[in-house]
Amino acid sequence: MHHDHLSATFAALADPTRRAMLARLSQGEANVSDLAKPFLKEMSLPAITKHLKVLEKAGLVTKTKEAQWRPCKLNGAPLKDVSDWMDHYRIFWEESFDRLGEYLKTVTAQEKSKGKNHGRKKKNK
Amino acid sequence: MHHDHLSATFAALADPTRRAMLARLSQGEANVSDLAKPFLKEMSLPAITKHLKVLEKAGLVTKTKEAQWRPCKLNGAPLKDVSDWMDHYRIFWEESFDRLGEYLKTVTAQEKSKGKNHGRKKKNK
DNA sequence: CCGATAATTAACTAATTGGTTAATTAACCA
DNA sequence: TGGTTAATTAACCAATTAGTTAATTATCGG
Repeated sequence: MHHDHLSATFAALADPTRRAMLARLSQGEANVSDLAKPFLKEMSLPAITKHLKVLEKAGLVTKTKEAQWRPCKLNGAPLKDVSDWMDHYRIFWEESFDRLGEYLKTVTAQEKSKGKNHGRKKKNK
Repeated sequence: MHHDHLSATFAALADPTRRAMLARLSQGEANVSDLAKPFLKEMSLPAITKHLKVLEKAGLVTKTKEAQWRPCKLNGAPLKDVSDWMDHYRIFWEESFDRLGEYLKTVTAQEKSKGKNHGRKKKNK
């Protein structure tokens, strides 16, 4: 399976059911059956248990024990890692395309000055 | 497979090889073999082609055509959607836990006033 | 045209994912 | 004790993923 935490987190988020469960948990604690309720027309309870397990393994949800219930709560910590990863790419959608072009020109210039010349960007047209 | 764009994006990001390819592309355009180079000890070129296809389908990479080369460039647009999704959860890692506790108390209060009482948070101990 | 380079496609495989139904565990309550 | 509720586990299945090797396509350059 995934070996790094970030991959596990992204994978956990790559499912609309799981994201909806997180959305529900962002409103406060909920039991497994509470989390399942909106989906029981589309899928079974064990399916929800499995989704929940994915979220738990990614560290996004913490499940505790109260009698026969399992109150779940959202843990945002792994999302901090995602956010930090995203920060490196923010310039690729936030900045104006002009400034992005400038930025790219400077880094590719550095690249060339390090002597790397494969890829052969000659643009002979 | 995935039906929504956000899931496809998260899934594309849930692999360290693909994230490394994006990191490389954040430095500027690169051909397929440029992107492959760091990984050719661990995997074959067709494997890279496949990873690239996942990134393309998620809209994160745009591949063009220049002679026998395929210059690829990073497209950050889908990451904007990820960032917007993340914004709803920022409070769960950014704020102090005290204020998070406050926030949670208010939303669960709203929840209760809407008459929802399943989950039975009685805390009889 | 030929040979080399760049990349993709085809065909196959093993492991993982996302779901199912049926059975099981565990706690409460009357 | 027995019934009910909450949730998990087991066993299974189909589809997807992530990789492989071998063959193919396409373009350049002499």
